[in-house]
Amino acid sequence: MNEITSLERRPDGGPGPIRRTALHDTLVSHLRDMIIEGDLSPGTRLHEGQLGEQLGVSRTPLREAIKYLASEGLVELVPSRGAVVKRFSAKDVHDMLTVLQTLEELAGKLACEAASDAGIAEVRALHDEMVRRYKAGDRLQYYKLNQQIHSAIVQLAANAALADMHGVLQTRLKRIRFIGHEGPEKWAAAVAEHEEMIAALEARDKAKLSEVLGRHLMNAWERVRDAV
Amino acid sequence: MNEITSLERRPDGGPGPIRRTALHDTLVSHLRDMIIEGDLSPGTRLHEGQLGEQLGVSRTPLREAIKYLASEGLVELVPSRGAVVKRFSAKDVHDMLTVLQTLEELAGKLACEAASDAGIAEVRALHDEMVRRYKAGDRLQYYKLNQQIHSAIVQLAANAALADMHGVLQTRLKRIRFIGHEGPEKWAAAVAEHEEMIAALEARDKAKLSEVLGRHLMNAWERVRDAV
DNA sequence: ACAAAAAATGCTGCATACAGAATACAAAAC
DNA sequence: GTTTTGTATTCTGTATGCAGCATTTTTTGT
Repeated sequence: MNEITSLERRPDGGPGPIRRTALHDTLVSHLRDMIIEGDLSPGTRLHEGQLGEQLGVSRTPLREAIKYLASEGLVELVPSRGAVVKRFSAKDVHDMLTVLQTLEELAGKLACEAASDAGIAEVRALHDEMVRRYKAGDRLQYYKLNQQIHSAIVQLAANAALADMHGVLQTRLKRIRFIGHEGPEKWAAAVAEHEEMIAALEARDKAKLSEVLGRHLMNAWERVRDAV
Repeated sequence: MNEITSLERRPDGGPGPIRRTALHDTLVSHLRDMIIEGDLSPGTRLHEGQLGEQLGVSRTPLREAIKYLASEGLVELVPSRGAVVKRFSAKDVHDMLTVLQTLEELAGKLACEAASDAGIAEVRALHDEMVRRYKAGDRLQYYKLNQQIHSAIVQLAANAALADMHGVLQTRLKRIRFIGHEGPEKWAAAVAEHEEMIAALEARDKAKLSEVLGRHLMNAWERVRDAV
């Protein structure tokens, strides 16, 4: 099952305009997932002919999707030689985490100012669910909820540009963090940090939330530095 | 003269491989400039047929360039209805400046740590040249050098991800800042801030440089807030 | 047998062609 | 006069074809 169809996702059957997704759009998501999940590993060349045939799509929308991903920084365009999946060095990852840290600190500050109580409650709900997954040892769901929480806090900051930049970096790092399988004690520490985060958010304690978010990401680096 | 050729820019005539730029790449730069300089104003639809004919290019590379710019956030893709130049609200601009401020503060810190003396000297040279243009009343060159200085400081930070994010936001804002024609006294204040920046950089005073860069951008907002 | 040149293959880059959707316009009905 | 419906045109979305560059294989000369 590797065929692509633009009708794949049907939104809720309720009224309102039905989504008409274009093929190149669908391809962007699909290729992004393939890169993140390692189906396309760093350094892999994206053969237009072969890849297109594999996905059941012609070269035109495929090329458009690749250009989009190039601007996102997931692939690299080599003139006259096509596109390859970008490879990140340890320094690259460290650089990204440094920026991400700064952005999340900002997000924490803004979120404390701008978030609605309902919004904070939603983050709390995500957190509780994540803790449940943690206790159940469900690593995949834990990671996904983890990402969602960070994204949710950024959303609470109500700053579109911040959300954009954060999203780009988070996407680039997903491939890496997926690999970061820390041991049980580090994992427990990460969960504890999350608990602190939520508490600070609920107290709307800017300084504290900022500090915890920053510390959390520096620790993330400690956890993955060898894996890169 | 609106024709596009991929041979338009010939790098320094010295030996070495001659640049073979792809048409879609050239188009990205060209369209970006057109948007920044207002040839394509916000809300304008990018008609593929018309625009392609005007530039002497077929639709295929044009579409690829548009997808790239969409990922950069300069244009918006409306399914089945093409692309339009993105329109920024006052809040959007404020949001971008907020993030840009945070990024430049970070850049200042990192630059003080990582920059070489030669690198700092280059920024000083740019600054002196900018002051010269200021005194000559050459607004356009002043603006260009201004941007270059900010970019140069970010470069000194030696953080690729930071440079990426900063570049995206700076590009998005270029269109706005181009409009921001402040009065003589504000202009003088901006130049004075720049002088402070360079001094702090030469002293490698992290805290000071960060502070000035942050203040500088907040003032930039004061200068353009009415123009948006 | 080895190296250099030449041919051949495969892939990218661009243009064009075709199908389907959206919009604009016009005619008809209320 | 206003609204609605059918039709025509225009533009987007996708596929395909062709030319040029890169790379690999073969051939030729020493």
